[in-house]
Amino acid sequence: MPKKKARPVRERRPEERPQEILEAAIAVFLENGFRGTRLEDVGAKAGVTRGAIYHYFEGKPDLLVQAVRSRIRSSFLELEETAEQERGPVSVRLRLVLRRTWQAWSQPEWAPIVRLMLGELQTEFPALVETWFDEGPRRGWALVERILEEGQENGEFRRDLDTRVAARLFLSGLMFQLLLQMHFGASEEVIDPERMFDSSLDTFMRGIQPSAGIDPDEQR
Amino acid sequence: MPKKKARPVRERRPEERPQEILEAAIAVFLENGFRGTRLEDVGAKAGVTRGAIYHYFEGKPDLLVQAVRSRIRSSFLELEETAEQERGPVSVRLRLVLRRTWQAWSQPEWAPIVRLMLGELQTEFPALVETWFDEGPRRGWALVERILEEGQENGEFRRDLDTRVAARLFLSGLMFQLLLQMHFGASEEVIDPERMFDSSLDTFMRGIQPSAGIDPDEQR
Amino acid sequence: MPKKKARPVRERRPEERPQEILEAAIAVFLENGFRGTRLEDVGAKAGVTRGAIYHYFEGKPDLLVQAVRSRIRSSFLELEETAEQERGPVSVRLRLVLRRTWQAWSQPEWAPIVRLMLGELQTEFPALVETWFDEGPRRGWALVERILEEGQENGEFRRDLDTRVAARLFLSGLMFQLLLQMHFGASEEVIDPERMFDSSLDTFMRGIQPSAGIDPDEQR
Amino acid sequence: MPKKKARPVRERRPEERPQEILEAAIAVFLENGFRGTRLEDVGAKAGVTRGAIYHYFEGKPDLLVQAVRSRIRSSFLELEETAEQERGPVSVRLRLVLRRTWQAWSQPEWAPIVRLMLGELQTEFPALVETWFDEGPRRGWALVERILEEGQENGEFRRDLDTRVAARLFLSGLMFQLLLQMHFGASEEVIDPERMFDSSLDTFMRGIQPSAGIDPDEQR
DNA sequence: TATGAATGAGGTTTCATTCAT
DNA sequence: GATGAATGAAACCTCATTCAT
Repeated sequence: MPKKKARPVRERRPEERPQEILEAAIAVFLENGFRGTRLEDVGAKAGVTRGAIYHYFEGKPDLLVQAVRSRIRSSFLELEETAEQERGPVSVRLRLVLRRTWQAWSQPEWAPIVRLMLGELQTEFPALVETWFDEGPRRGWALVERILEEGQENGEFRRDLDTRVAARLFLSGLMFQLLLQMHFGASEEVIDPERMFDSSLDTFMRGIQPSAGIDPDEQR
Repeated sequence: MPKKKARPVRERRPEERPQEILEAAIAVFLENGFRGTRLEDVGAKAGVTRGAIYHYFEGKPDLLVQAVRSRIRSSFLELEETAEQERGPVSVRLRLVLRRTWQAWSQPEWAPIVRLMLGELQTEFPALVETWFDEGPRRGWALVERILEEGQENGEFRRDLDTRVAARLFLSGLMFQLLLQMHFGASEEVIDPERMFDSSLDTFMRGIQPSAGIDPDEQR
Repeated sequence: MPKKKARPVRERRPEERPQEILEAAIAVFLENGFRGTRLEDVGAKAGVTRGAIYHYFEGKPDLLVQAVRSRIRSSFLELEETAEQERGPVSVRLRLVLRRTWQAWSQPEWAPIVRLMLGELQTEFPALVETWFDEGPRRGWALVERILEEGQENGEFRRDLDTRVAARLFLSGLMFQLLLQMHFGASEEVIDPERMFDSSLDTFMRGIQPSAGIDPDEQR
Repeated sequence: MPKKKARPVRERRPEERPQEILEAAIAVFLENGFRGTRLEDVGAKAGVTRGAIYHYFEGKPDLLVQAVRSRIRSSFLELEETAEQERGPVSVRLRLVLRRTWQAWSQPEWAPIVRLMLGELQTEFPALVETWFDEGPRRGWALVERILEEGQENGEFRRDLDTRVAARLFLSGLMFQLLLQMHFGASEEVIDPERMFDSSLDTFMRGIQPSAGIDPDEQR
């Protein structure tokens, strides 16, 4: 039997309602997944009842789409601009971009998002996931790829490097490690993020250097 | 007037049924996730009714656990033995192990499994996922890590390499790329797997080589 | 062509609903037992759908417990007070109490309740049945027993009477007769309740009188 | 998944099967009631599988009916004959009959039978219950009633006794007390059966005696 | 005769969605 | 705008019954 709850002494802010609901929604969706989320829970978290959600959203799917959309801000936009403007050695720009990316992905919200995207949403909302993917990972890869190409052109990186593959593989490695650490961190000794990034970057940079002494192109 | 129902041919095949149901179950679970799967569908795919499933399994969770368990075969066991016995340069063994791993992960079933594990099961069946993780990824990392250490000892790889990080990052990169290609392959030009692996391995091997001419330890 | 469904008039009556559902529930439970009752039927009787029941109750067991609880009013409380205050011969008080009890148990609802309690609920909800038993029969016995003891003390009833047994046996006789009459009344000539009570009481009163002339204690 | 059980090294006695199943059935029905009993359980108890039951019985209802029928032996038949033949004071015969009845009802199986009859079966198999009632309680009442009448005729019992009511009430009292003691015995100090019977009988006998000194008929 | 595999009806429960207030 | 009562469509699960072996 439902409890009569004392009316909360809470500020009513009708204008901010939709946003509050979206915040609550994304939080709950990230925690429980799409199917695992009950509108009831979203409402509770947002401080409203289920019914209220339907004032602002069409239904559960709509709520999800909007909630996710509100989070798809190309975090790379700013980064891309920074990278364009930065002068100096390409390798410096590369390091900068990679470090910033690593930091962004280290945010606590990030791993759950990836999980949600690659998990349930993949089959149920492919278009949404595609959008997220375009604005996020794909864009990151493209940015790094461009930088690598630049490095190739000015001789900082080896000519025979497959920039497309290299960019993707390295970023994927970082991404997936973060994902797994977040999931399985409890069951093994966590590697310090700094150590992981620095060490990985070191290996990567060595791997894309021109061959010592001899230009690889001339090797052919 | 058409017959209302074609009398279903009731077959008794107690030997095969459980396995058939398990096969059907894993297929449907991989496609729709745990919550998204209706026992009805599993039954339909296996050619039985819902009720029959309960003849062999306790319920939906049990079915899932058993279905997943039947797929957790440590594919690394054989690989570990191979790696132990193989003589010759460590780098050759490394390449062998990585290539085999890459091939295993390229199986069509693999990506959906990862998706399921990291998606819904993560929160609902953590123990199961943990088991899978121990038998799969974690084992792969450990194997590669050992090989890297061996290479360090005999001088094939640089001494200052953080083997733990290196093993994990490279394998994660491969893994995640496969995962993404499988999901988003349709929306972009797919990179040829061979090219991806070869190119990635090339960069990685370069990254772990001792510094040309100078012993890395002495550089510091 | 007739309308497929007459659009049900959806009424919101949160105040009355729970009680209505409880009423419907007890009626159906008494008729069909716990297992034999479908929530569907309870809903139908209360004029709501199954879902609505879950709005107010946890589930079938909860519904039962609440429904039964709402009926366990100690009808003896008032009777006990009356008995305490009444002055005059103990035998008068005894007759009063027994008659009132007989009347209470003659209510049409009473027999089905006993049936339900001693039937299914006994094994499935022992605590509930125990509560009912404590508030009903046990309390009745205790009251009568006290009165009998009083009568012994002032010499109205014989000293060697086993009050505990006497109280229980007589009340049980009345109770069971009512139960059986209600069940099997159709198949035999029903005994007029008045006649039954008066005659029974007469025999009982004679049975508890002191032996004529001689004090029973001294008879031994 | 069903366990393969080792074939029990049990004597196969096809001729006794039906009886074994009936024995098992009544035991389980008495414990769990009709709805609460699964054929599976009956089979297990009888040492056969569900399917086998259908070789001998039409279905669950039939099984119940047969099981109950096999238990409805008029235990009063013998008692009636004994009562007829017995010479001597009527009160002696009465005591004999009542004591025997009390003993029969004290058998552990008796209370569960009453519970089952008055519980679920009442509504689902009224005819069956009616039969049981005719062969049991009703017959007992009739027997005692006849004896009481005889006693009236020869002056042993008072003339104004309502024998019909008296017989029923006293037997009902005994019956219900046994039923309740069996159910609620755990939660209160049990009254010794001997004490209960003797004391009850004593009170009853006193209640049916002719009024001291004066013949009640002459009072009018 | 007996097994136990397989069916399918029926019941409980959950929850997105609607809608009277 | 907001509530939460009420609906109804699934989905899970149980188990009497059927029937191939």
